[in-house]
Amino acid sequence: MSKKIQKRDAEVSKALIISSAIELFSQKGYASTSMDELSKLCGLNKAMVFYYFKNKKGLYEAVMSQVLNEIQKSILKENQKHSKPIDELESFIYTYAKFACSHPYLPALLLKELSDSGAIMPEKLFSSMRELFALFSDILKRGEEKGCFQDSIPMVLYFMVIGTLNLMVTTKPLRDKASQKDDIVVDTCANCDIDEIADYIIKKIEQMLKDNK
Amino acid sequence: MSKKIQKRDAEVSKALIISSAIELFSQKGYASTSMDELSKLCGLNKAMVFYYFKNKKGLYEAVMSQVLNEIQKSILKENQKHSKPIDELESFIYTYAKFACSHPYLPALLLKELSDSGAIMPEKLFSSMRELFALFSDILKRGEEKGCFQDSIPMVLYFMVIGTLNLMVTTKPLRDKASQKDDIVVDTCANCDIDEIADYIIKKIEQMLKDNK
DNA sequence: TATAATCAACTAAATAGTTAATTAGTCAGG
DNA sequence: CCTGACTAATTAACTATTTAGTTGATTATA
Repeated sequence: MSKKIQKRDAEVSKALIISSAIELFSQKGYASTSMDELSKLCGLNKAMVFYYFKNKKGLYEAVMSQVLNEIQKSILKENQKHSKPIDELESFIYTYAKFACSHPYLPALLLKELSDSGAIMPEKLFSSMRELFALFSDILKRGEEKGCFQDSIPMVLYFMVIGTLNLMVTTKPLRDKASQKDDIVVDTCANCDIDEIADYIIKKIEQMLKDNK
Repeated sequence: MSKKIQKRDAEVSKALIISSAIELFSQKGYASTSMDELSKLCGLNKAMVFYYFKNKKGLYEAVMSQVLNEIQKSILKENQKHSKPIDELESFIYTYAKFACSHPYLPALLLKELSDSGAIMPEKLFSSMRELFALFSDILKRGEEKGCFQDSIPMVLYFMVIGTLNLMVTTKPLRDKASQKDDIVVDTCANCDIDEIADYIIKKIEQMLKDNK
């Protein structure tokens, strides 16, 4: 019953702005997103954006912080259900894959951010990213101590996992388009679903971590 | 001696514009690169850019086509020195790694392009990218036929290789910064050089392609 | 009635692209 | 070896549009 069909509500307005901003920033990037277009999309006056988020950069920070928090929470929650490093690793990869697929703005935003070395990266976002990597890194380290993983360079493996997943998501339209061409014949996995891909990555990462004798 | 200290030369001017454009596009992205800034950087009048490249998009196409051609030529040239799939695969990864490291604009431009699903991707660039992947894919296929590779999904493996290498290059400054922090302790490979990384990736990719029994 | 939320209308700067004039190089004919 | 005409390269100054951000008034609500 509460909240008689939303009239004036700061929280609702803020959320509206953020969700529209997620859409635009992830599709067009930071620079190509105009505050006029954003205000039209969310149906509020442009001044509201500056009223709540001070300026464009402030809005971007709010967007990134929300998006990173979402994925971090998802992964941490799933992680707590497991205790063996190998299960944790699988859970990490699988959860990230699922999330990235159902929230495709995440890979788009992350890759954009990483491709210009955090030119506009706010400190908070930087911390979140390090925390996420720290968890991954820790899983591998504990696995090595227990003897179930060998020869890991966490940073490289991390990029193998999230780099690949992010690219598989963001390039979906391109891969579809490529599969329809017949001048160069390649299998671009246009019909693979995310579960297959995640399973394959999990299998291969585990194979990499086995003793290579 | 020739060319008495370069005065009026279309080719020189075009090259000047392109190399400045590579710098700006790769650092700031397409949208954030202004033609005024570009003209200042290359020391030519802004109208020259439009005289030679018609418009901003035309310049971008010229830039991307040159960059993609460079890497393609490098890889093809090295590829021809080998005949066994395993050597070809190593050569592909190693050459890409070396090139990406010495021409860091390539990873930046590529990741930006892939992160928005080719929103501004010209047809020619799309072809080049498919050709490069086709070579990689073909190496794996021939390897499988000969029995030296097993269980490959070329698209995923391709992104594992170039995704990881591109990210290792573009995130260098971020990884350096992270390694100086001590609130969250992680090894970000801040001191790894590209050869180590390439060797590790080669080793791991080969391990993945071994029979998993 | 006080305050928080909303808006229309504005500003100043930056932007991609244009135009018309001006150079500099080339090359044929004297 | 000039000269002048032709062309290609270059320029300054301009336009029209878009941009982030502001302001001061106006609502709604508690």
